[in-house]
Amino acid sequence: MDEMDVKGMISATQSDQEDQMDLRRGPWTVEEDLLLINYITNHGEGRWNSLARCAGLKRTGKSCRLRWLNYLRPDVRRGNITLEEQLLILELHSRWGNRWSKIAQHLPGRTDNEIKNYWRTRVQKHAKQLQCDVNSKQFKDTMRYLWMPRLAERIQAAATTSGGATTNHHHHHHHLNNINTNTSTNNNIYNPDFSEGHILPASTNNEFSGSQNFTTPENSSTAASSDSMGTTDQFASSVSDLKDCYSFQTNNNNTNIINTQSPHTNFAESLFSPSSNYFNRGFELQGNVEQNSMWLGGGGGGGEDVLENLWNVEDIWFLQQQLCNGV
DNA sequence: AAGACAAGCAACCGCCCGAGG
DNA sequence: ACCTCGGGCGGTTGCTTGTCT
Repeated sequence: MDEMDVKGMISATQSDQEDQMDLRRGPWTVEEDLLLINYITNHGEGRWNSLARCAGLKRTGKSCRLRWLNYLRPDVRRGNITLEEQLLILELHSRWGNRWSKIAQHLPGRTDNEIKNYWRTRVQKHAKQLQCDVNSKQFKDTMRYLWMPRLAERIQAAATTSGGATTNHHHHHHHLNNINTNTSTNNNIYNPDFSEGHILPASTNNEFSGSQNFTTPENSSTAASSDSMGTTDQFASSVSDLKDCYSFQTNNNNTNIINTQSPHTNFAESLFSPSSNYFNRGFELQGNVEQNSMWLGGGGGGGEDVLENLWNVEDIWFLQQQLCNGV
């Protein structure tokens, strides 16, 4: 049986069922929501197909499950994705790629659907502005070495000004407000945990000694693997250019601070730990900032929310100041 | 004021996997 | 071994809302 046959059988079965059962589709009504909530409150979740029937809902089990998990569940968090959550999403996506449910496990109350939507709308928008593929090497590098440090800086700034609180307006169910604000040491080693890559930057005595040489969309190779950086080889390839100018070195000892944690350990703490500090790493770039500005500003735009858009004039100015001051 | 366009997001779709019969 | 079913996942669609002209 080939794939077409299977597809045909599936769609026919589904449509038959929906015709027979006169199943509803599309947006949920308040009445449907109440039916679902009441039923689950009294009987619990699971066995969604029979649940849908017993609850008197003319919906597929899948539809009920989705509605419950993504919207009606009492512990679901809604509203703006906080800076901390954005940073986590970027970090986790660099590790796992489009494993939305896995990423969502580290953002309590957030659904995979919401994170996926965030990625597709916000992150991919930036890639579009930069006229490069979201999976391209330079976009990933830019995320890691510019966007994420900037996010971390903003988080820390907010934490500092508010006495350790975060920018989140909602009640935190998780532990993201436990942020290490130590920015004074020179011994911080930026330790981006690229999946199994175990890539560490050069040690402190030679770090970032080369000329800053961000690749541009124009001179980039076709490096963009559509996969996330899941293997050492893939990552090694993806950092090859940066390696030349930043003296990257691979860590062959399998030393991996983040990976040694349990899946449910607070990931944010790792991001701000002394040994993996985005804030201290982010603006240690040296060299020709004009190149950087050109390509950061390439997307044009402007006038957008500062918190939402890395690639605005203010940020570039800030970056330039950091570089001029030799930070 | 209104139409066009873009962005955001809820919901759906197809596929896959594992459990149980 | 095979089939069915429940459930989960990532990708996609299309509606709603906001912004621009």
